[in-house]
Amino acid sequence: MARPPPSFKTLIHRQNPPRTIQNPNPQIRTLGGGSEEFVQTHHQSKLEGLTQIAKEVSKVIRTRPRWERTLISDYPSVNFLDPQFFHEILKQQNNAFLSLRFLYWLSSANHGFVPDKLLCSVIFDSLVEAKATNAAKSFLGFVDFTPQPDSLERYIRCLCENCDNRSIEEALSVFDYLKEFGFCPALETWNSALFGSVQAGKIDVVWKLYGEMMDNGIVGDVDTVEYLIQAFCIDNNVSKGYELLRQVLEDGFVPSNVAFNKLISGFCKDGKYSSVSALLHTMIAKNCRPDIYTYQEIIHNLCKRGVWREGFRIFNDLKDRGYAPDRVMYTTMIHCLCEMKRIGDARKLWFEMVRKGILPNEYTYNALIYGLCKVGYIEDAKELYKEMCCRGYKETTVSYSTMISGLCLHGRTEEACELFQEMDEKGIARDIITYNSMIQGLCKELKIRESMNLLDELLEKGLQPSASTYTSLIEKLCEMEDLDKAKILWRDMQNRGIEPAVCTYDFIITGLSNKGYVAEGMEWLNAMLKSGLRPQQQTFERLIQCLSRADKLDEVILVLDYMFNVGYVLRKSICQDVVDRLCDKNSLQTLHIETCLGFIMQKEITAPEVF
DNA sequence: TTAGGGTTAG
Repeated sequence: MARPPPSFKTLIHRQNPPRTIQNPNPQIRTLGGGSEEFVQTHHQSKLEGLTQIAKEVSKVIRTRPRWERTLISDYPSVNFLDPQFFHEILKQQNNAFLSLRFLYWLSSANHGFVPDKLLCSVIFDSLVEAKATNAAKSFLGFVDFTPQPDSLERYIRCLCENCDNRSIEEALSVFDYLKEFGFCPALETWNSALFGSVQAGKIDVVWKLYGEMMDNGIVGDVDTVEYLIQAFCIDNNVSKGYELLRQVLEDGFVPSNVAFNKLISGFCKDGKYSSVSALLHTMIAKNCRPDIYTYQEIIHNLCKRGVWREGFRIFNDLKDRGYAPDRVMYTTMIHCLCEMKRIGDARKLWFEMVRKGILPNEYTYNALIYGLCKVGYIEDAKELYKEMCCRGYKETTVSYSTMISGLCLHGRTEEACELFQEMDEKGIARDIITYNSMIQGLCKELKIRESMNLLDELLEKGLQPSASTYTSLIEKLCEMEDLDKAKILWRDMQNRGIEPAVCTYDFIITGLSNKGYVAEGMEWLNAMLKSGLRPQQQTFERLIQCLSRADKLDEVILVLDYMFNVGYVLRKSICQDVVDRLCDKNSLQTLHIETCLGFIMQKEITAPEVF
């Protein structure tokens, strides 16, 4: 994997060096030449005639839907295969798509037109200018033509603006093609490739590209720095990004708010609020006023970490200071209040937003629907869902999953099942969250077979299960003492490389204990502790109870020891149970019992009060 | 209206 560059000391120069690497590929260098010569060999009068007909034909192509069927019979005297005529059409049309359609028609088997390189070049450039990258790509596949490096650079930049993975892949492959032929793209193109890679989350590619930039003697600018800072943040290396920021600030360059906001967001995620504060001060000192995006990052992250009061305080404070929260900001705050079950406050914000003329969108609707479901106002949630649909917002995987999980949470599993079916009928994709919510709901009602069917179904569909997919299934199987099936699921999870939720161990240990398989329970407990996981107190207690009932006193002492080491204290009821059990034994074991009791008493005194 | 931000389980 490519590593981030070790130093940025010489990253920015005011003036970029000239592009010294020349294209050694004669094929690329000669493309597109000869147009002047071409034009000069024809008479002016012929040109005027062609122009007139091209005007008419262009109009036909523009306005008549099925012009392909009649064009030749309508203009029997026109030689459509004359390249010069096509050039005239291009001039008249000034529409890349129509020209391309005309070219495809002319080139089809019946007509057999072969466009010259100049024509290809004009069409390709106009497609790129119209940002029609898909058409440009299909055009390249259709003709035997390689655009000039400058055209390819524009194509790369256009592809990188698209921000989707396929475009970025294509851009990078064209980029590699240029480099292969020794052509060194301009800084603007390097930057757009960096931008595209950042957008696509391809951080390896960012470092690779940056390494190549340095190798080629290309010196970045403030945009380059911005993309590198973003790359560091995505790589969870926020402090390295901050270091880079400080370096360029020292050199007198100030990146845009985007870079600052990414760093702030990264520090918020890490809970490093002193760095957030320092960054806010730096922004103000550098005349970059923290904007709505800056505060939205802060509020969003505070709420995610459960510090909703502080988030709400900042939100209200911003309004007092004259910031106008927008729809996203309102949605973030409403969602956060919903998460905290502050449904009254969330509703107030909703109406405040509407009063200000900001219309809720699908995100806002889903956030409040989620909140209403969470507190059990299912009817209100349904009502709002209807309103959302009436307003023209489409039902989505998220909207359905929100309702399904809300219904399941409040025991209305049948209604959830109906919605689950409806999704299929309406062609709305179910994702792993939809399945997990439904599986949880069904498990709660002990409908294990239905849940297992859903697990099979999601696997068949090629969805990647998560730990939650298995958690409730294993929990219920253990509760129902079907330990064999629970263990099969456990192994299945492990084979798929899914890290089980910690509580899954607890369920299995408790299940084994309840079934009297205490030795195996001990094995699982040991495995759990060895992995540094913390069992729940009830897990220890249940195992201790079952061990003591099975007269396994040594193991009781061992588990008690583990439990105290983890930091739990022995509750009275369990203590009583164990002591009763010990005192029940015959006199031969008196000495041993005394030792045990002594051990318990001693630990009881020294164990920490609260954990 | 430069970019950059928001919704579903556990």
